[in-house]
Amino acid sequence: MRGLAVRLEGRLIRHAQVHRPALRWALPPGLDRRLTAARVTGFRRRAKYILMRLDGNDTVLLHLGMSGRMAITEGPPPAPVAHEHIVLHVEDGWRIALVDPRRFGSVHLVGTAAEDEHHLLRHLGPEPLSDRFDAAALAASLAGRRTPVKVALLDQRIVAGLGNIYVCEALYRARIDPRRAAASLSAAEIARVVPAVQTVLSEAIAAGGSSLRDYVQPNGELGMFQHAWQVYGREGQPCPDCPGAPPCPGVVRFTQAGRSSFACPRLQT
DNA sequence: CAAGAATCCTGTCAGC
DNA sequence: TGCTGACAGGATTCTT
Repeated sequence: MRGLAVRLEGRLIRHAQVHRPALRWALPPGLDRRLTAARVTGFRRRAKYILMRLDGNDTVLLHLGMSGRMAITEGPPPAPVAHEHIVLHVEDGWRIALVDPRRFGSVHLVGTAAEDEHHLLRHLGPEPLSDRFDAAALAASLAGRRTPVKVALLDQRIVAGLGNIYVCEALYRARIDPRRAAASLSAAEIARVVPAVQTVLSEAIAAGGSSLRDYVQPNGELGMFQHAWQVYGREGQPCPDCPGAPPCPGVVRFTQAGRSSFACPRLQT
């Protein structure tokens, strides 16, 4: 969102092209006409949704899904890019394309005054970096739930914006086994989860932010946060926090709700 | 109601 | 080199 805001806030979209009728869901009819000649008045984020406000009281609700990205270039890209579904030509010559090979992303239009009433946003839980996400709120949301705590933290109604990587990393930092039933966590354990989530997200945002500085590079560099993973994607490797002797038994991987989980079998109990 | 499975789609990588 | 299957940062909808 910040990368888009730098190039779009206050600018006029000279021309917009929509190359596909649908991503995950049908795109709004006439989206290209609505975006063409629109001025972007501001940005906001809610959970994993980017909200781009246009003059005329419409807000574009954008989700990048699993494979979506915004390709930002000064003028046309040096070589054709596959899976460019929406292209915005900004008045100052910059070009912003929604690229999403798997097409799990989505775009909706919603009245600016009713953003949070949209069906995709209405049931979202608290923002994890806000003070509405605290141990008391999380305890209330986990109470009575027999689902694994990993699955509960992925539920956007409990806390909004955590994905698979960050849940794995947060539960490692909180020293909690992802397979534990949500309701089985003690108050002390829940009190560890909250700062673990916030630390992981803050570090990831800071590391991802470093990629925003070179987003103009034609090769589309990734963020840096993948180098900070302590358990995710590290099956069989020693975790970083186990004491040296005896050595860490190694990060284990297992499936929960169809997603890969990673954990240290010694530290996470 | 809750929980798990299936689903949408393409790209990448490991193994043969 | 080419084929196959597993798997991938998500979230809804269907089934059990």
